[in-house]
Amino acid sequence: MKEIADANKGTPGASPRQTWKQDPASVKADILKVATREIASLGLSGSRINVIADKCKTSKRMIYYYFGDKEGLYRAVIESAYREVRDAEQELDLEHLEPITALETLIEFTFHHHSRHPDFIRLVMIENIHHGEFLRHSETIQDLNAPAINRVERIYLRGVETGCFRTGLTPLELHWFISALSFFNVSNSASFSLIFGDALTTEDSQSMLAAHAREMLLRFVLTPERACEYIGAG
Amino acid sequence: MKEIADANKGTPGASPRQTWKQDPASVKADILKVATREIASLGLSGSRINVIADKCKTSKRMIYYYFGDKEGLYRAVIESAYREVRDAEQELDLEHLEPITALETLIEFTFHHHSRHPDFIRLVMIENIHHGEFLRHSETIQDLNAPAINRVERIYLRGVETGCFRTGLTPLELHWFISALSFFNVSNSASFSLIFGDALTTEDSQSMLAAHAREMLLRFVLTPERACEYIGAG
Amino acid sequence: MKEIADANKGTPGASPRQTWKQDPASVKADILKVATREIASLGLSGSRINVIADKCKTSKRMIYYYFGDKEGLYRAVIESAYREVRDAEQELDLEHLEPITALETLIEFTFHHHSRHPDFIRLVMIENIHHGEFLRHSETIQDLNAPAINRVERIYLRGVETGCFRTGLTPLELHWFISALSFFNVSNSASFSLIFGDALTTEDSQSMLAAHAREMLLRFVLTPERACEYIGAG
Amino acid sequence: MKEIADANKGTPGASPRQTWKQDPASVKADILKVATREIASLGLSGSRINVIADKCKTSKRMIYYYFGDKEGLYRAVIESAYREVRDAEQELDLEHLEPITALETLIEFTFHHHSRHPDFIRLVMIENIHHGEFLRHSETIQDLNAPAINRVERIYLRGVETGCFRTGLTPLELHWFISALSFFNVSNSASFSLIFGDALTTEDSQSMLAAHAREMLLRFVLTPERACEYIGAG
DNA sequence: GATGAATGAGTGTTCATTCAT
DNA sequence: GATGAATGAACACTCATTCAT
Repeated sequence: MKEIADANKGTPGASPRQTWKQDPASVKADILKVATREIASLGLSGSRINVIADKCKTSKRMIYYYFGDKEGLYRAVIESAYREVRDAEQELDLEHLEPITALETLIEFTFHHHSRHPDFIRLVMIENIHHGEFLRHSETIQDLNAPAINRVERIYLRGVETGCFRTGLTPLELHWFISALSFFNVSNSASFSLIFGDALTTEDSQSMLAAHAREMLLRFVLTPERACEYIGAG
Repeated sequence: MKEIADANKGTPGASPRQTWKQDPASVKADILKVATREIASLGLSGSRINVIADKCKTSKRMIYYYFGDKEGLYRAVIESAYREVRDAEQELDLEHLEPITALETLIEFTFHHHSRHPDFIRLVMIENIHHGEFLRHSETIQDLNAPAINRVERIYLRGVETGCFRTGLTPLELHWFISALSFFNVSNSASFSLIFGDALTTEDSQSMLAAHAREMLLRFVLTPERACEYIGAG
Repeated sequence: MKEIADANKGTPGASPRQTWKQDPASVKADILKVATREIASLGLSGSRINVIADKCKTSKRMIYYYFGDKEGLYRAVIESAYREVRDAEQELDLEHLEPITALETLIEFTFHHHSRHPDFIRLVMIENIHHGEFLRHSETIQDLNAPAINRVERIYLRGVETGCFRTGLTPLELHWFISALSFFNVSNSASFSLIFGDALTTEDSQSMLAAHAREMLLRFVLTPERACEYIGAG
Repeated sequence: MKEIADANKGTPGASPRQTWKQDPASVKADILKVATREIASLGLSGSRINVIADKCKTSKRMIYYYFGDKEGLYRAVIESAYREVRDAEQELDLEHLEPITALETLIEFTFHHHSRHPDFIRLVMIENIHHGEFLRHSETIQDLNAPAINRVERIYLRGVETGCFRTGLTPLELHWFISALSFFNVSNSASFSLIFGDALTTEDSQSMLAAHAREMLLRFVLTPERACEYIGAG
């Protein structure tokens, strides 16, 4: 059975190596970038160290030099992917918005943010396929993701205080719902399209899905009074 | 880096082959069952033809005889998985229920049905990791899944007719939402738990997630009037 | 630093493979023979699977097919070497000789037998370099070598009974002395010659060493009376 | 197959290098000491330059700086090992002892000295595994070891002169016998124990072996008259 | 004198697959 | 229909060694 990659003969020394030195940090960063793309695209056992090296115009040996082994490279890839995505999320300033608007903004942002980062989604899928065994050994991953929950928590608590959000929900659950609706849209795009057609992949449909997800979550999280108001207004 | 699979040392003649003949159909079914488990657990490139043969107490040659190659085996596995899951869904008789109850029932059922079939979820994830390239070549997969949409459609149309469901939604979108909330719960269980803890994996939490997903979707799909009613009642 | 072997490019498929089939047993036996020579000559990490395959006119893959891995091959090599050497020793029929002659014969035989099987000696050295870690996992190695002790034991007991051998010695110790004097002659031949010259490697010197070893052991094992007699006669 | 050495993952900058300078001579001596231990324990191709550098808390580059290459390091190791062992032997003052006692003392000493320096024994084994190719290129090794023969020679000649030792033997042969009985005890300890049990490794047994080796050599080297006397007295 | 970065050439090993019977 | 033997092509990984500074 043929793997997905084709042109990966990995003929050593065949690539026109650059003679001027690069600074090590950029070499390492380059490997990480290419590896992210390769692993996200082909999976962990589908991606080839050879191919990654060739595409970096470096040698296999350097990958082992910087990352120890394939597993180390993968671990670096997934940690950097989480970091990058969470960093980008940090830029959202929701504190000055009123709770309802803040939550709406967060949902819309998460939906589109996920769809703009399919590689990250795929890496998370791959990690789940591997039963999370690599994430399990990362010591920074919880800290890295804590802000995601905190963000939801601050909005939710403010919403409860101001009487617009119902009580009894947890930030974790809210994050779960937001993630589910945003993640599935990317993770299952291929199978969903193949089975049920492309109707939901158009730009308009995607906007609609985002809007509906937002509306759905709002209708759910608002107090009965505010929900009815919101539904009437919406 | 060590793959998860192990027992494939090429020691010839080591497996205790049975001497009495088995009927071919059962051999084939057995291969399919074992392959499903192996591929779902280890992924496509992670699973080993060798291991599958050994666990079936048959020879590699038989797998090639019945399925052509690994890709053929995988295709058979994923089709059979879809078939099995959709068949089980068929048993749900929602026609005699009023639309709201029918939709609630469908959501609850889907949520729990997915969580009872993690192997199926994993196979769909694997297929999406592979960009759906194998599903693409299946001729029966659309037909196999059409009933899933039809079921939603019938409920939705009845609900619109009786005036309890808002207009403007498509069965496809509703199916998408139901799937998203049910699929993510299984597919991302490993990474979510590792990052955010186990709070949502307890039996109670799972029931709550199912109930909230149901409530959320209902609040979304009902007409404003019925929604307010539902919210007040809920 | 260059390993000892030179011409081991191991270009796969370059060797003119024979088209007519060989029976598997002979292929396996051939691998074993070549591997014995290679490992005895170059050590365990010095020998190359590639080279062994090429010299057998078979493929690396077949070695793994029959022996699992390099360690398995080495284990097979060392067990077969012990077996072969001990088998050859079995042919010695010492039972009908009187104890003194029997012991003399055994010593002379062992000395020359070891020097005719330098590969075996080297394999034992290699195994000792590896702290005996592979022998440790062999289940047959004790049984294989038990006859060596038994042979000494029978001679010694008969000698004690007939009053020509002193009491208080153990067959194990006698075997140890015989082995030491025979083994060192081969194992340390290279370093001894390089440091102290070739004086002891000539055929005459070797015969003398054997004779002296025989005499030394006899003088040691005989009762005082018989020893004095023997010394006078010798 | 896993080599014994492990900690040589190319993780750069991982070793906690000391910042204060060391004097070159001590660095070189340290490398030599560590390399001796590593090579004696793991063999020439089993030991890793990397590991040696790490255990010295220096860099690989320093090893190349001081010793040229791995072969140079090995040559230094084996020469230093011979030197150390022979130096220790020098402390034995046998000249003032009468020949018989002197020979007995030498034998006992050699037996125990060898067993106290297993690393040296192993290095000699390793060198013999390599057919003595490195010793061959050492220019000092003969000079280094000449005293060992001279020592035996002086004893033997004095013994012949005083009429207690038989004529017709060579110092080289005597050295050979003493070495054989002392060397084998260490070199083949692992395999011998595994095959025949631990009976000869206890402290008592070792003393007995030494005593018997001494007795055996004496019975051999004495003139018939003195031998019978010795045997009766012993 | 000393160091981090870099490297070519291998090394054992594994995989899905096919052949001959 | 069924089996043990055989296989090519690649795979992750490692080693001693050298370069540029």
